[in-house]
Amino acid sequence: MTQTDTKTRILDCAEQMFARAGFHSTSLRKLTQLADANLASVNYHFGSKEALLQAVIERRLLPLNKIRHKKIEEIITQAREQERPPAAADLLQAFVVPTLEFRNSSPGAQDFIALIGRSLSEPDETVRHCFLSLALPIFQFLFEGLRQALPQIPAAILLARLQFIMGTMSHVMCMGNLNAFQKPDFPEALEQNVLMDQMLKFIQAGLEAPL
Amino acid sequence: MTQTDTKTRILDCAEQMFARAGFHSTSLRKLTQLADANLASVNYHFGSKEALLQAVIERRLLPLNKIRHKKIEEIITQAREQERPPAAADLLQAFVVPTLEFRNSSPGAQDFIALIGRSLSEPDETVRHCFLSLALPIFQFLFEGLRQALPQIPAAILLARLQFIMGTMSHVMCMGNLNAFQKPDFPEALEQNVLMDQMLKFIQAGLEAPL
DNA sequence: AGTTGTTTTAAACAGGTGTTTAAATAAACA
DNA sequence: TGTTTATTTAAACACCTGTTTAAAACAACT
Repeated sequence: MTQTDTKTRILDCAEQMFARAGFHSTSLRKLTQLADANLASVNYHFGSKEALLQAVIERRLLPLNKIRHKKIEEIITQAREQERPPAAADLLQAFVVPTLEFRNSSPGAQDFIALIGRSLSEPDETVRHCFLSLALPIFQFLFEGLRQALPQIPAAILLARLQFIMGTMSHVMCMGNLNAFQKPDFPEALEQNVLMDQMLKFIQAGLEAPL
Repeated sequence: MTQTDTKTRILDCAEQMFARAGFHSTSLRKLTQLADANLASVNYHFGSKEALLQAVIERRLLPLNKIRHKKIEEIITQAREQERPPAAADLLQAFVVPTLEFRNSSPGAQDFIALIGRSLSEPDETVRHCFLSLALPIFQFLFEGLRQALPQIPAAILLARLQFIMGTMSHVMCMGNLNAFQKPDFPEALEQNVLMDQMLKFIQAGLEAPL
């Protein structure tokens, strides 16, 4: 087989189009045309448009979540061995850095990160639920780690701060370095690495803000 | 006239449905049915569905932005009179607090805030551009104030931090106190006022994070 | 080569979309 | 009051949507 098979060709195009134009604004006709496949092939290979979205998200998110889980676990066990609570900054890095590395790993991954960045604030139940059901376990695991790291912060407040962090992250991830405020006299956008470094500093400071 | 006129009835329903289901997922047939108006009345009164969205956003955002502009201006002139730079925390409050007060002013306003909270990360050009064109001036004005407040922070980094803040805000504003992570053993969501207070502390700490 | 199972194809299906039209109604003003 | 403007209405327009069907093409294997 000289080229990629239909199923992954559809997955790749769906990832790109869902991320850039949105799930509902992407029609199966435009999608299959771009993927050089027949209209019916989506329903043949995936069952429905919604199931295609699920497949798009699962393909990348399951492996990514495994890495994030492992990294967080490492931080926690390492702290336990040294009989000290884990550092909040380390836990945040264990969650964020794999996401960024993954994002830079391929062009499709970048679209994917934008897609899940948007999923958190998606008005449509379909998309949001599809993403949340896969993302909840890792959020919970991170939260448990942060509880150990910052026991002086009440649980409800810590949870709120974790949500603020998710808001910042999802915003940065779907905007990328594409500056929304771009205006002639405005400073130029930061380089990708610097931007991510700044984001980490921002959310670390916010997480440990005085009560 | 015993009840509100058709035009504002359509605006009210559009605000609610655009916020809760999204712009593209809201059909004019469902919308006019809920508004107890004829299908053609949207095109008669507003010209098109897109122009209706514009009207929905303008109706609330123009007055809100006037208030925000005035509050920020007060902080700046007050600081100038005392021959000191404005405090970053004051500027942030001047921007955020009117938004929250406005949000609590009416049920429709709450939907509206969710709508513009989502607009920032909207995949569709139509919605995003419609919102951004109205919001950019106030963002710029706030940015100029923050430049005076925090001259030690390079402009590009300050701009990035302002974007992080917008990410946090827009996330909180479309989620409200509706906790996305809701799970049996998770702490209960904070009360609205407490949540907003925490958000302010979070973004203030992030804004002034060490370089 | 012939058969079996998988994949692709074009066409049709049933229903939804925003928008336009022209006639009917209501409101405003003389 | 009659006349003119503003609004409402039902119907049709042209097009797009996800999904299904049955026939065709391809693949693999005995």
